[in-house]
Amino acid sequence: MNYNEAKDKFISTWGALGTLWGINKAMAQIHALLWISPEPLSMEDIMEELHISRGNTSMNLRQLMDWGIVFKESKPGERKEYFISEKDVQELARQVAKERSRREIKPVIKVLREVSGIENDGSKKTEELIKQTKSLYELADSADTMMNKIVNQESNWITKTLMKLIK
Amino acid sequence: MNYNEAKDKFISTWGALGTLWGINKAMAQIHALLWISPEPLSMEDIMEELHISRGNTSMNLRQLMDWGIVFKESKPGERKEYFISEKDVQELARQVAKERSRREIKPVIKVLREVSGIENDGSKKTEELIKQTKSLYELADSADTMMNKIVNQESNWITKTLMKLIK
DNA sequence: TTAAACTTTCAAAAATTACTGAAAGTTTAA
DNA sequence: TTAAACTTTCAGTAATTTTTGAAAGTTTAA
Repeated sequence: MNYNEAKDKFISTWGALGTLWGINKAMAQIHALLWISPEPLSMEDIMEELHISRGNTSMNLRQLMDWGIVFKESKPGERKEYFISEKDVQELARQVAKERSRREIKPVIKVLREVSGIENDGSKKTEELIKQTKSLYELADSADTMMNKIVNQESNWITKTLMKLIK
Repeated sequence: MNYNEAKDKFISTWGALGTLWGINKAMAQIHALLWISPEPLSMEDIMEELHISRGNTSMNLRQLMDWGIVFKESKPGERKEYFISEKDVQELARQVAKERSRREIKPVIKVLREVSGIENDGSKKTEELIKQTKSLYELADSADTMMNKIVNQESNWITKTLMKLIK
């Protein structure tokens, strides 16, 4: 496997994984491209490499910046804007954990708390609803708390912790 | 919030969360419905409750069974088949972790190993590709190893471990 | 100011994914 | 066997999501 084959394989695999986890393909592929690029890339560079339109590129770069894993960089004396990705894998994981928690997990936890907190009228179905949503609430809440730990610790906490668990 | 409001809120929230994480809405909603149902439900029951077609119900029940989180149950003397969900939240988490690892993470890890293992020709871009895919490989591999630990431990290991980490 | 160089927005089109419903398939009781 | 009761499959349709491309917007240098 030569450089180009490896690059294409990485980009398309990352895109496919993104899709499976609810992240759109172009966004994941732009991230993959920037992740392995030693130099900042312009919008043109990205459009050309991935064969996607200007609009698509612009929108997905915005999203990646909203997620806090891609940044703008302007080269002195140049009008054009360049983009670089967060390069530290730990920081990437922190950032993704932080955003998914904030956008997706926290709102669900809120609903689970509300739902599991309804008045128990003693009927079988109400009891089951309360019991089952409560157990989900407890799992989601501890998982989320762990995610926040990750987010707020120093950058290599994840690896250290995973290592501890694995041993 | 009364029982019906709570039930509907839980089902639609669970469906929306599924969508965000790459799981189709009907599948997530069927799971939610069975999760809080004290009795096994027939296909008719599910169709009626969620307003979805027979075909859709059948296909998504099959997927839930493939994931190992929903089971068939036949009542003695009845022709109809009934469905129940795994009720233990720990077992649910184990099963989901196991399946996502097997279907999605393991194949990606394989690609990351291949890609990061290409010959280093000394060029800047090749060095960056190798460095960055290797760091992703290491993260994914320890995360996956942890997932397997979860899968292979006794059922309440997750909570215990999360608790340990949180303190 | 102006205009060139660039980015963003968004309505329309394309692509993908999910859903339906009827036909085919299966199982079971008699 | 047969036929009723049920489930699965799948081609066609619908809904959703993604992508395009051109117009509008912004920034900067002169």
